[in-house]
Amino acid sequence: MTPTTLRQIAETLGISIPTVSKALKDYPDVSKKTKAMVKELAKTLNYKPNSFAVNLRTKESKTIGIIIPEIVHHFFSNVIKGIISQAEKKGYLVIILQSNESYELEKKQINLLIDKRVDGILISIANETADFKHLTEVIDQNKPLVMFDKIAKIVKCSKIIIDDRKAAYIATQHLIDTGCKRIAHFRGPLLPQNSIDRFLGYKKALIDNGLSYDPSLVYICQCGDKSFEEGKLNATRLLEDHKDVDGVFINTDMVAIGAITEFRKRKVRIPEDISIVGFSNWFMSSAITPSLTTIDQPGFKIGKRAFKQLYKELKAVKKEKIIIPKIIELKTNLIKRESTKTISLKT
Amino acid sequence: MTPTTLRQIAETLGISIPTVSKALKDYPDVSKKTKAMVKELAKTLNYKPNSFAVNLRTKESKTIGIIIPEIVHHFFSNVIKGIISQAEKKGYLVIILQSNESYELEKKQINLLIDKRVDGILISIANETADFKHLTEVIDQNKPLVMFDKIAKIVKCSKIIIDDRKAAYIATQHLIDTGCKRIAHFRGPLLPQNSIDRFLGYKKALIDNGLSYDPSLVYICQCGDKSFEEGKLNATRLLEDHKDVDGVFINTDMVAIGAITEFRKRKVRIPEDISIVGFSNWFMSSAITPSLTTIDQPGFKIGKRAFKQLYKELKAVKKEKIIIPKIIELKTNLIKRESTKTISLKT
DNA sequence: TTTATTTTCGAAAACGTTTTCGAAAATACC
DNA sequence: GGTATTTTCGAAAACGTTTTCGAAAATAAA
Repeated sequence: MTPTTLRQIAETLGISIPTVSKALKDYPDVSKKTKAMVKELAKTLNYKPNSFAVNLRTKESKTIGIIIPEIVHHFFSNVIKGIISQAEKKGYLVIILQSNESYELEKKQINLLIDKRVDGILISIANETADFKHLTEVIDQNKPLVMFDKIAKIVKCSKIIIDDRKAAYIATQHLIDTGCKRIAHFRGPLLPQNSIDRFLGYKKALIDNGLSYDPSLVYICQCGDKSFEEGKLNATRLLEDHKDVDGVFINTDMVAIGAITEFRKRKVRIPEDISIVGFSNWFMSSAITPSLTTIDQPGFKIGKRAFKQLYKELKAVKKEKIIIPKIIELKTNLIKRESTKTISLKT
Repeated sequence: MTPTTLRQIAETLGISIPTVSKALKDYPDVSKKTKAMVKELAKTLNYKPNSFAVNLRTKESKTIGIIIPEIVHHFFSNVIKGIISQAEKKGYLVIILQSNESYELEKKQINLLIDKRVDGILISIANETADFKHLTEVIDQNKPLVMFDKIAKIVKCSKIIIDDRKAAYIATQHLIDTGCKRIAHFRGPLLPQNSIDRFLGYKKALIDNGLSYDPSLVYICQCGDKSFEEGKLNATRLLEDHKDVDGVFINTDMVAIGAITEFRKRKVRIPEDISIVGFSNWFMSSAITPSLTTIDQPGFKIGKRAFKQLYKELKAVKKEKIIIPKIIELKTNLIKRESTKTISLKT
């Protein structure tokens, strides 16, 4: 009934526990005969090392923790998938926690993971989080911490990011290149770096192209579960406030899809009257009519790279080497679809 | 640098390790004075019990495992969210694995979790899984196992389910009640019980209402990442094969939304020409035009109940009581929206 | 056969906690 | 003051593994 232990194997075989342990792990100082003997019995008794004991002895759990703001989210669930897929290859299990965009919860969860003595932590921080002591403490304990997507620039750790500003710039430039003269922006919340950067990219593209930046053309959305509604609402407001707008760069695809829905309802033609570019390349973007031009944000790849980096650092710590934080920037792509005009060839 | 241990506290205070341990856990056989002393020092040294040692000693890890077929999935990510929310309240952490609908992977992952000695396992089985030895072995080891959504009736463990057959019956009945005479069905894959049950509910509703069941009206989809495309494809085929169909009951919202998109493109009016009922109540269902009548499948609640049941069983095992498997059936609701006609009041 | 070398093994310590149980110390009772 | 009771403590064992290191056994060299 109770799981087999080394002791049981040792006793039935009349040898010592260390020998059994070493036999199973192919130590060179065990004869082939005993190795064979031990391995066979281990197999028939279905021996599995007690991971609790192994953890205690080796001081590692082969487990990492992830904290993300929200699980029910296409981008984040893709990141998780990327992380898990990679972790599995290296024999790591993954504990997932969700901060609900709450700083307090995030702090509590960091402590939970530390208490559980996970080997490392991956985190995408909450919008609310402005104080980073809970994170620097992790680093000070020499426990690998890697941030992804929603990062804090000030924290000295590795980060997997995309260049939000550049991507936003490219998105806006595309609108300009396809003939838009007056471009609005539905931005995300004020705090997180992502939405700030996307906003800045938008602004810079305008200015670089000699278009004036008009703050009244910038609308804010929370980009939470009400994203779709926010898109509709902002679209409505935009039509009321600014009849002359002919392009919108939108912080998130889901908001963009809401906006498209509203525009179509109001008989605004896309892209003839208004062109739209989204952000994230949610799978519905290619499904709707018109399909949405957007920036592809590679969630799965971000997850994979995040784990890979963490893994490197786990190994470094094991060898008592110091960790050199690394900023890894993944490429994004502009995916041109039907919600923007095609560029006329310049002859 | 290294974490504080009981020994360190004991030595600096000149008392024994057990006393420190007991003081921190408020055992009655420790004087108030020493308790205060110990607790204070523990706090200043930021003592955190080494969970590896605790696990070894108590034989439990306060960790559970979940295996689901796919993480990037609105329903499942909601279930996960429900599980985690509940687990957190009871001090349990959650390890997540994804089987990719593969039986082999699922088996491997069950073993992984057992090897890690999680306290219990929650699982929604892969479509492929037809042999359940890996699951019964878990139960035989007296480790709590709770299945949800995609279950195996034959395995003797607790299950959190909805009545797919009944829900499908109600969905189909709604089509009939609103005037549909010839109703098609886009079903899911052949193996999983869910899609079988939904199909059976559909069929029974037809027969109970004196409508003939016509196998050629049943189309199969895989309901994977290509769901949207499958919906469009099946819609196209349906229009080609059967001009007289006036209602469709569809296995999954995402497929239904694909179908709606295709129907609209082909100027088929919904619900005037064809009424549609989906399944799952994905959040986009209320967003699209026309909004989709569907069956609400309460993912978050399923997750919560699944953990609650597992928790009960964890406690039972601890008290060496036997586990009595429980089948918990959660209610589903028909959510009437624009994709079906309103019922004319019968005078 | 003796000595030197290699092979094979196991005793012991360690990881950090929890719990039982007996003993010592302190207090209460007479 | 002596006995009985309560309070407070710590020794010891246990959880199951890993690793170091010295010793014994087997083999090789002389």
